[in-house]
Amino acid sequence: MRVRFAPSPTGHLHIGGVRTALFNWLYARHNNGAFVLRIEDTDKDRSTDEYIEAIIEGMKWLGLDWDEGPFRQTERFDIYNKYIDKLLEEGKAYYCYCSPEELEAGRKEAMKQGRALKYSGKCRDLDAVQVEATHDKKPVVRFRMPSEGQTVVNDLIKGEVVFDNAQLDDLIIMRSDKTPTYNLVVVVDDADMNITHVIRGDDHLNNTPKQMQLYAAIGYEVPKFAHLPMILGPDRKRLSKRHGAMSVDAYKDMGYLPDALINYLARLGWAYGDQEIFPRQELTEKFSIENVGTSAAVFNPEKLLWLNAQYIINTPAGELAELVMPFLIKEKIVDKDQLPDKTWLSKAIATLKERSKTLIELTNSLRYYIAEDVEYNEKAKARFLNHKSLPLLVELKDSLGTVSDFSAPELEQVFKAVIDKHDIKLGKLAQPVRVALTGGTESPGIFEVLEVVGKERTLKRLEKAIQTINKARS
RNA sequence: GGUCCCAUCGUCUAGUGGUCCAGGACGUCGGCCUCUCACGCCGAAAACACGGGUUCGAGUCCCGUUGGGAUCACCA
Repeated sequence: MRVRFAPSPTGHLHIGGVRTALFNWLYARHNNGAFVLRIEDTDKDRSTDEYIEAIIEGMKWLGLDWDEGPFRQTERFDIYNKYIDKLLEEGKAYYCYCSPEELEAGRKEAMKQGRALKYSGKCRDLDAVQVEATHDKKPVVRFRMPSEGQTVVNDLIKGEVVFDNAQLDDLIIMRSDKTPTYNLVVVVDDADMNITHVIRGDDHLNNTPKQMQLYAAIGYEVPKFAHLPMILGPDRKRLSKRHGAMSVDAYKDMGYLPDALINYLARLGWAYGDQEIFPRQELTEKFSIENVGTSAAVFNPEKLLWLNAQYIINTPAGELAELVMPFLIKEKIVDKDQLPDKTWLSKAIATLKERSKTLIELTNSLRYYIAEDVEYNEKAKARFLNHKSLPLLVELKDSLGTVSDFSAPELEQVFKAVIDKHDIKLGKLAQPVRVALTGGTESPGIFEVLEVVGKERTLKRLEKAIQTINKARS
């Protein structure tokens, strides 16, 4: 079997498009079929090379690899023209000389009268004399749709959907500038590329009977169709730019992992019992069209965030070190020419994994591990760096100065000695130290923090905290 | 407005006529763990849109109502 993803490069790759691409990809991988990438760029006014590049980059980042393409429809015009000529010759299509203004007026009138917004059929059967009278106009080509009977779509997801042919419009297959339109090229390409299963959003369901008539006119076998339910925004309207950052790039920049996004999108409209987390391998193994739901789904950012956190927890620290590097550089936490030691960075990340929901959060926490110095959060400083903690900090610093094995278990002993002596709880000591080391009141376990920061910088930061307190008192 | 699609907790969903006083997950609330924050664990509130059928029996099948969505371009 062969499937395809056919985006039009009129915008960035967005969440809805990714979901369509994903289901095609999963179907292909599950069935050992071919996944074709085709760029539908026949709208010259709105398509750009930048968007084509963005779509390709997005697909690569997501790991949705394709077997053929990317094909561009603008490079295949001669093929489409051949079919347009053939349809004209056989009388299955005709030239239409109506002006856009005229058509618009007809539509308004139809809307007013409560009829379907259909072409009047004015140019359907012009005779030679009438055509002669319009010689100075640039015509479009319309497809002659049957006006009687029914067209039945046997959809893999929606089931049997019946359309009265009288409802179908004589659609334009060639513009007045002689370029072909979507409804023709999609049919010609899917046929020419031997696509066996057309999996796409259900916003295309109404187009399907028209396209089936085109298949019949051209003489091709129709593929199987599967129309995926839409993804909606929180307002239950079709997902769009109005709903904020919805491009794949945006999620990449916000520190989401591709696998988390893939997992989330797969579960939107598809389920496998009670399972929530699907490693990619399992996804391709378990995916099936039969388990795709029929109703539209609201996009839920909170659940995606939770999934991303799960994926970060389950990703080895060494891999996260690679993934977080671009963020560290972008935030100027590290210098591109002076990268931190991989082993050390992995150790730092290991302490932070389970409290970072995104790579951005991880990046920000890493700041206090990597930087030479920390800045205090004002509230934290006021609460914990004061006369009460001063003697404790001084004593701890002195004790730590003599420790040779600066490891968490050893450090715990040092802390224990101090709190035992003063008969206080660990928190009384740990929080001031935490502020001194990280600048804030939230961090991994304090012994781990000390170990990662290392003896030299730990002592330096404790000294700075002590001086800060003394300065405030004088 | 015409046509088409859809309808289980706030959200994603399980459920394919009896095992459902409806299960899981996110979120919310409460608790445990605890050096903070998380993670983790335990618990709670929370749904079969409505009305008719069919059937011994309906969340599950049929019809209608209501509600939502999509589409009707010389866009794709």
